[in-house]
Parts: sequence; C-alpha cells; structure tokens
Amino acid sequence: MGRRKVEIKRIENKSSRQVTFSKRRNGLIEKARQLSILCESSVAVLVVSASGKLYNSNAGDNMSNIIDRYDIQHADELEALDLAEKTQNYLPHKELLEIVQSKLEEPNDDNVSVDSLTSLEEQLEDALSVTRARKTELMIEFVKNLEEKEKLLREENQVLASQMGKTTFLVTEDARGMSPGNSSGNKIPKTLPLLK
Amino acid sequence: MGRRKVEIKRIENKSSRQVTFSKRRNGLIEKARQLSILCESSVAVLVVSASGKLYNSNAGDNMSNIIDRYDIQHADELEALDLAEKTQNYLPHKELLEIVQSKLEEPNDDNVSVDSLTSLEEQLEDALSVTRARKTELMIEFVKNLEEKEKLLREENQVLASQMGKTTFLVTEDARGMSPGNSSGNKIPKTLPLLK
DNA sequence: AACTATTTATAAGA
DNA sequence: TTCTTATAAATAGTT
Repeated sequence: MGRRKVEIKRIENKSSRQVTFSKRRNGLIEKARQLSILCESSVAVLVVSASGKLYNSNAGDNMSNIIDRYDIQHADELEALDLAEKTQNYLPHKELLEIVQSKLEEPNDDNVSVDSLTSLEEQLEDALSVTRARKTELMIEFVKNLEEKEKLLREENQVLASQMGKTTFLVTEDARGMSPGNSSGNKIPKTLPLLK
Repeated sequence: MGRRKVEIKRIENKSSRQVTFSKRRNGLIEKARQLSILCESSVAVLVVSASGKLYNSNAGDNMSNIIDRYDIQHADELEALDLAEKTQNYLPHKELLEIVQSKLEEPNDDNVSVDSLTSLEEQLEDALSVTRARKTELMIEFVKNLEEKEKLLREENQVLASQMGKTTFLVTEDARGMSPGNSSGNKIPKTLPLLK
C-alpha cells in the first residue's frame, strides 16, 4: 500500500527504517483502537524498538488488566511451581495474626514471648517476600537477558574491531556525548542481582 | 476499506461484529508481525474479546520479555507513589521491635494488646515493603544502566559495521567501566528521598 | 510534515 | 465458513 510493493524483511536503510517504524507503529495502534471500539474488546499493543525504547497503547481497558489476564492464563506454565514451593514452608499470612493473638493470651514469660514474636516476625517477612519475589524474579530474569545481550554485543564488537586491525574499543561521537553526567552518577553494587 | 465506509463505533449486529472481530484481529496480528520484521523490533498484541477470551501474539521476542519491559518501566510510578503515601504514617522498622517487646511486658489486657499488635503488624508490613522497595529501586537503576550500555554498544557496532576502515574514535576507559561488576560505591538512587 | 500513486485490508456479497 | 470483489484505508516513495 504504497508506491511500491515491499518485501517483508528488514529495511536496510536506517532512516527509512525509522520512518517506516514510526508510520506503521502509529498505524498498528490506530488499528488496535478501532478493533476495540468496533468489537467492544480490549486491546494492548507493546512495541520495543531496536534501541530498546518502549511504545505502548491500550484500548477498552487498563494496560495492567490486559496484561494481568495474559499472566493469569499463563501462570501455570511459568513459575507457579516455584512459588508454590516457597509458600509451602510458611504459614498463610492470615494465620499469623491468630498466632500472635494466642501468644498474647499465654502466660507472660518475657524471653519466650519475645523470641517467638521475633520468629513470627521473620515468618511474616518471608510471607511478604513471596509476594515481592515474583517481581524480583521478573527483574532478575530481565537483567540476565540484558546482560546476555550485552555480552553478545561486546563479542560482536570485538570481532568487528579486530577485523579493522585494532584491539581497542571504539565508540561514536554521538554515543560519547549522550546523557551527560548520567553514566557516572548511578553506580550499582555488583551484589544487587543476588537480592531476593 | 471494504464495500462501504464504516464508522468507528460498536457494531450492533452480533454476527457481523464477530466476523469483523476475527478479520481485524488477524489483520492486527499480521501488521504486528510485519512491523517487527521490517523494523527489527519486538511487538506484542493482546486482545481480550467481550466474552473474556484472550488472543495474543508476539514477534521479535518472547511475550514475557516484552511484558517484563513494560512492567519494569512502570514499576517506578506505581510503587513509588504508593509507598511514599504509606511510609509517612509509620514508625521506622527498627522501633517496631522495641515496641513489640514493651507490649509484651505490659499487663496482659487481651483486647487492647491484640488491637495494638494488629496495628503493629500492619506497620511492620509496610516497613518491610519499604525495604523491598529500595531493592526494587536499585534494580530499576541497574536495569537503566544496562539498557544505556546496550544502546551504546549497539550504536558502536553499527558504526563499526558500516564504516569498516573509515575514521573511528578511540574511547576512554570509563565508557567500558560501566559494567555491573566493577562499580565501587553503594549509591542510593535518586528516587529514594521520596521514601521516608 | 504533506502529498499521492499504489498496494493492502476488509465489508458486503456469494 | 470460506472465497470473491469492490472499495476504503494505509503507506512507500517523493517533495
């Protein structure tokens, strides 16, 4: 639907690829909106550009609700097992309150009470961490993905650089000039991905 | 783009709405696939019919990876606001245990004790979520760093690939020094001050 | 950021 | 449902 027929394969020319990306992305989102209205449905579109920027739209419902529905229908495939394992070791959150109450009704032996309260607190902490764990796992997985991608890019870069008869890393002027002050100000400790 | 122009509003006739839903859903997914290939991007489409059935497609990457990127880019907003609100009303985590201990030393009046314990538990819960939020914030920063690095590497490779043998620019040590393993400080992300 | 020649998607009909 | 086809809509290349 243009002056010429185009094959569906990567557009090599960078600037026309960028133009097409913008046009078709808008087209896709408009189509999603129409579908939602015409057929009273909910539609979400997520587009991640090659440079990693996210574009998203939703129609007919909140993005979260739509994604939730996806998550729910795929919950079994992924980490339901993993989470079930963790939760088995702990009491349901609801029961913790009952136990706290019963502890208070016991004869008041300070040491024992404080100890068991501390233990309860730890269990509570763990129970809560199960909820948060899912998000953390998602992020850890995401980080691994990024690190893997980075590794591949570095290797590719090495090959390219050595093919040019150099062993040093190279970078464009653009790349060096971007986001002044950003790269030096946000150091993250290497232990972070281990946080649970 | 059919025999007649159609207004973008709910199609009243049920069966033609169903037919249109099917046709346009397929069209949308095909468009998504084309966009992904033409512009080397990742695209996810999620459609929930009025009856609640989910249709989804993804191109260029796993559905989970695409959704993860959405989640992470929105984790900031959702959680920071929520927590900033919560934390203002509560005591620091450290003080909670001391209060728990003192409660146990008080004369044992069941109703009052249980009520205040319940309140303490809620505060503890929120205090813990603040601790976890800090981790989340740190991880978000970490992810941003990796994404920045990825972007730099991509551009670098693109230049190398397209300009083999032409003028290049040597880069300084710090462009490579952003790797997660070699930073020194334990910088607190800039969003943290919001959290009491 | 517009334009327009063409291709593509699809609404209605078979 | 599936196919056909007239027409609307999207968009590739151009300005």
